[in-house]
Amino acid sequence: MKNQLQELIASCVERTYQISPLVTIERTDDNFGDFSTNVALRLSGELQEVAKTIAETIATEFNNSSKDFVASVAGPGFINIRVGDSLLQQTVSDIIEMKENYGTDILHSGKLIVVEYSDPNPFKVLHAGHLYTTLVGDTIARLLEITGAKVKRVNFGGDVGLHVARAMWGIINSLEGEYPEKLKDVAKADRATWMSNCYVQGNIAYEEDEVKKAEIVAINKKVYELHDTSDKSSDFAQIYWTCRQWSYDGFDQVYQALEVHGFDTYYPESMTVNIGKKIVEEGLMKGVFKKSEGAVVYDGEKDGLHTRVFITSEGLPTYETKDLGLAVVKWEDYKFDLSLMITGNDIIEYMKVVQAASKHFYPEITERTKHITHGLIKLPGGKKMSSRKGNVLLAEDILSAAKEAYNSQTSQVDQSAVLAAVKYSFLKSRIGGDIVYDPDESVNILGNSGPYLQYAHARACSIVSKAASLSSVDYELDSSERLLVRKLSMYPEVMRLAAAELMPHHLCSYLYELAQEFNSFYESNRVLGDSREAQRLTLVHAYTQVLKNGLSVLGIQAPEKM
RNA sequence: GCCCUGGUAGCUCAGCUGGAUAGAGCAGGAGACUUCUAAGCUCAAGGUCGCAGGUUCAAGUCCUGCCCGGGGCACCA
Repeated sequence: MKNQLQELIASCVERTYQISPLVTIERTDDNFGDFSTNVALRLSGELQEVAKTIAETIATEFNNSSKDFVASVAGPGFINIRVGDSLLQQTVSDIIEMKENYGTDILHSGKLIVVEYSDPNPFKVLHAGHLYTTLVGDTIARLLEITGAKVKRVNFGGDVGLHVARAMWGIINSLEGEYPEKLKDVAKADRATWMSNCYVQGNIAYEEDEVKKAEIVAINKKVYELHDTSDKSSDFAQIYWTCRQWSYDGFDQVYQALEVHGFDTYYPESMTVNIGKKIVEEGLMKGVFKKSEGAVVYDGEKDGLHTRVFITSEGLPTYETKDLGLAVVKWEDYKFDLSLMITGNDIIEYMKVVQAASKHFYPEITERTKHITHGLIKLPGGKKMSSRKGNVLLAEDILSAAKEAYNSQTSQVDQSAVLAAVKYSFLKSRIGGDIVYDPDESVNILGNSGPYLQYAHARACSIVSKAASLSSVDYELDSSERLLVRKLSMYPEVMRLAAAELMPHHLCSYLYELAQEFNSFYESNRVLGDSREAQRLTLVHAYTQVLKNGLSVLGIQAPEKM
């Protein structure tokens, strides 16, 4: 509708003034109309004419040529446009039938997009940051899909490297030697906790004991060798592969519990490391990389970036090199139109260096790659949330805090509402900056929360379920009906905006406003038994569909009863 | 020191490519209701948009400088 209007106005301007300026259409306050445009104000300088006069000329021309819209002039020269009721109703029925394609023509139609997110490291637990990335990535992937893209979800994790060595040290220490058969003694349910405890042990050993540190460094090399020689049978290898698998299984369990979409591909670093190394070695000869203090580095300073190490003086590749290899692997697997990586904002500068280096070898891949970042999760008032695993905030800490808060506020146990609370509170803020997660606020049914939206959906469903039948009747809209329809008609615009900017919070804001609009309607208008029942039922039905649809993009269930 | 981020109501946040009176929720205040889910609704109160300049018919939004918070600056990921 917005696009249609834009073209109409543009053609009016062209007819009257023989110029084709950029026409922008905005949603406007209901007191003014449904849409407004400031073309007249912008043209006033160029045309040497008072803006208001221009606005009136355009508005008159517009009204003569359009039946579905009515334009009027206000203020210094705004043109306000009101949409005719029948068109408005048509829009809503289009949304219900999913005819409106959310602007796929200009967005992602036919594109193959690879989205990388979550990225937990095997041998370690998921912390709060992983939870955040997972939920953001899950939603962005769905936004892309709904605007026409074919999406591949990929997950990248470090199954080699110092953190693995620390964990392996702890594991072997707990097993009192390289005895893979002893792993049977660890109960299935305890695996994640056990491994994370081993990691903590290894961590302490590395920090506090020089001898143990040396052992861990040796293990680090051993893990790389194990991959290079495809060792699956040695005692050390058996322990490694078994525990690595335990990690992946554990992650899958968390994803299932979170009700997020599964991943198409799981890229372990061991798969990308040699490819990355090859590139770096080649680059060293070409002069893209250089030797410095025994290490191979990329000098980013000439591009205003940092200098970073790609291969250490020990000869081991760093994360930089693995990421370089990952880009190639993704490309070979998918030949994508666009590749998104969603991570925390602490690696912005790091990623710029990797991208700068990558550009020397694969400019076409680099151009299609985009790094999206989010901030950290903080707790309100700087207070510490107790964690069993030390000072890091874990994903499970967040979930259990939400569960507890929900339970104490409602004295109910409702996993769907708890998930809704967590997801919505993470997604409602613009991604990029840090967010403050307050478990009490997230489950607060009284406010701008996931459970509020679920409830808003359920009570509308209750009306529909009590109705004898649904039949579409077009009366003229009364004022409160019109407000609801007007809000509903914005759905495609919001979806398009959120998908174009890759910003889920736009959708959150909209759904909340929509629910408020409905609740307000609900309070002052009877549906069942009213003389306008048929008309209103259609609207309520449309509302439940839009809300349910929007929530599903956010990964939130819309139960019909609560 | 350099680079990236952010600074909007007591708290947590929106504010789309500059537009008409800066919007929500929470907390605190007031109210309506014999009715389809009150986990709701209505009203009032709450703001030098970090500070100072500049550009513009118009600046929370763009430019410059400064102040404050967070992050990053080579062998960690």
